[in-house]
Amino acid sequence: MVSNSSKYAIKGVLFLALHSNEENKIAVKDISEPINVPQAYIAKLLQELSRENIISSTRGPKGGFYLSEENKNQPIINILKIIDGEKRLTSCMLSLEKCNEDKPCPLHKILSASRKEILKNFERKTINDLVFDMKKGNSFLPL
Amino acid sequence: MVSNSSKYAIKGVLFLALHSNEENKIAVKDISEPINVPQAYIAKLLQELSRENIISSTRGPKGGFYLSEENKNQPIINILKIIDGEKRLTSCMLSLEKCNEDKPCPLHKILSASRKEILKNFERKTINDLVFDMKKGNSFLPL
DNA sequence: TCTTAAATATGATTTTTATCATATTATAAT
DNA sequence: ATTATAATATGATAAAAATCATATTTAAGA
Repeated sequence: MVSNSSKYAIKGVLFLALHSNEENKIAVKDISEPINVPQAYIAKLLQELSRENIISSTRGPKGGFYLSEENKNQPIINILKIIDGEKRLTSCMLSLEKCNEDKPCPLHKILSASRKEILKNFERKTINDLVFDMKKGNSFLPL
Repeated sequence: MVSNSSKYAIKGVLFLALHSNEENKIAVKDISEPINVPQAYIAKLLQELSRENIISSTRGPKGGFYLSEENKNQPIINILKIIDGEKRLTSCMLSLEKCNEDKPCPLHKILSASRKEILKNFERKTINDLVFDMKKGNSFLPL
């Protein structure tokens, strides 16, 4: 449902959301360790997100990755859409092409309500929402 | 969350649940096509399930795989546990080792209710439950 | 304008997952 | 007993995902 890469990407973005801004960019080498993701790997993911304007970056000295206010007000799902693609999130639990509301597979009914709920949350929760949670001490980003 | 292999396994088991019983076993070669899974692949999966007594089998002429009544009364989760292992189903959405109810990761709260719901359904819905659904025409197993 | 520090682009390697192939073993029917 | 047909065990290959490496480009600061 959510790939490793997406998980890493979310960790990276949340780290940036907490510690960066327009005036305080962060280089890859300073991100990978605290979020416990190999440097070259998170680099690739952040580059991809940057290319798609999910996050911001500038190169050269004093450069790095950061999140603009606009970036922070995006829903989490934007990250997943870029890294995993739309399909992965919404496809049938049995991967049946023909499965849909009208002709549901046997697992569809059991799972669709919960899956919709998850989707809805990814769609409406913004990066900022999660940051608030963490700042209030309601959630944590260890390792 | 659920691997391809598990999806295939579920399809195979549901097919057996619909079309087999003690007196009417089904050979791998007659399963793979209707469920649209490569023969050698579904063979391996069914062998694994059989070894763990999730499904039944006998070899030799007139042999094949089938589901005993006992087999049919198992919850779906038994299949997932064997093929994917317990961890895959329950591990944190960000794969943080340290994430738990007391110290939840930022996604934990958003998702845990839905994930618990999914788990619960896998735990209580039996193979027979799904078969009933299909027989009543409420769900379908195409491809 | 030169140097340095950063992202970017690209592609190679490794690991995991998915897929395929086959020799062996068991069992029913002749 | 012999034969044919099925699962079983085992391992090989292929594809995809994860990970690593590096040459190129951009921008800041001296």
